[in-house]
Amino acid sequence: MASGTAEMRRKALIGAALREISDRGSLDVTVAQIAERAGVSAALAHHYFGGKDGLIHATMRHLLVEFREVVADGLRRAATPRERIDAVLRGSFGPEQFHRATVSAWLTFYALAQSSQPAARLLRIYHRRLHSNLVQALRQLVPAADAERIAENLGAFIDGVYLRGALRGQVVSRTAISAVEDYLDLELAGRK
Amino acid sequence: MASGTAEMRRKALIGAALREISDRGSLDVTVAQIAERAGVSAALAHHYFGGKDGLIHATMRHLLVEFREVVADGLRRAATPRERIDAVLRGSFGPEQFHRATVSAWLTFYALAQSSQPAARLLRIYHRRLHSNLVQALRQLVPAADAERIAENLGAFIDGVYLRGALRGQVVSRTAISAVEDYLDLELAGRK
DNA sequence: CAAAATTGATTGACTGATCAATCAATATGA
DNA sequence: TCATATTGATTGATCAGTCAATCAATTTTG
Repeated sequence: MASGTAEMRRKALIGAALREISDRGSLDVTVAQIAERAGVSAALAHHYFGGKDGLIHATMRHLLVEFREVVADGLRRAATPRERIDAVLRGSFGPEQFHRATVSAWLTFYALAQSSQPAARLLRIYHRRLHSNLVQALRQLVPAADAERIAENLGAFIDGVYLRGALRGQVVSRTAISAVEDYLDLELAGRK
Repeated sequence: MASGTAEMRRKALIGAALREISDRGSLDVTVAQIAERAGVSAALAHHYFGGKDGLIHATMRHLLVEFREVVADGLRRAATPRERIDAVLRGSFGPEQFHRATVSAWLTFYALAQSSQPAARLLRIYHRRLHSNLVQALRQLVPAADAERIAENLGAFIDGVYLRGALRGQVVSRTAISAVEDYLDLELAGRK
């Protein structure tokens, strides 16, 4: 077998890219810097990812995959609709999502999505998945139209909390998830 | 008098920077591109702003000033606490704020604030002002602790809606402001 | 008032630095 | 030995920033 070398290198480079982006707080990172962190030459990064764009894209993809897995994990454990929503929230606001490197990269990718079509596509996938997870659960609690609306609001709320956490350069506190849950309770209160 | 040439040039360059950032969707704009748009040489941009950073910073500042003026205008017209909150919301979600150029620049600045201390400082000013406007009004409607909490949530909500609008590359619809207002109504419902 | 001097605005040409990307050469392992 | 992994060196492009020179307007002076 072609050995796991290739996969190891890829992972190392993606991890290094993540840390480098986080440290510098922007996408103005050079392939050379990332490669040095990963302990390889810059040329190797090109070899494995075809170029800087490929490496950045793969890094973004990695973030998305991680997020999806955390949420999927939570959903598998959830029995009731409300538990499913909570699973999504816990996934969105889990400690992994608020590691400095992750949150910093995420925000940077938001900016990138404005100019990079592939980046925009990846973020659209994230949004759609988040939305559909929420809607699916909400539909069992409120009328369909409300489910759409509430899911949209929850998504915006989550993104906003993310943004503020990133700007303050600090991990978002536990009160953040409470805030979103309180909003949800507010929306659900008084119904059947 | 030295005529308003200097001020005119500054304004032209800031406007050009805004449009250029918006068109390219990122801060990867060259001084030469901006200057060409403004109809002057790149060297002149350096002359007036001391460098690229200065020009970008001035552009960001311009956005903030515009926003402050719109909100201040609305606040002047507001009589009741609720009207004051609505004024802030209308300012935050006014059509001017959602012109493609503005929203694009705003989002890009969010990313910039991670690596530029002056940029971060400007955004902190925006946040503080927004927060204090909201808290001031809310205090007259709910207990102080709740006022803080609700203002925080409203701020995150607003930022999140902004973010999503920017990512979709479209002007945020009127339903956006309704969504935030509905949340506010929800929080206020059932009180005195 | 007119010539001369001064100041500020503006530019084109240049430079030094930075990087992504390439490639030929070398090492490693099956 | 062949294929894959890996690198150092190099290239070509891109930019921000600098500078000396021009131009226009204003002020000073005789």
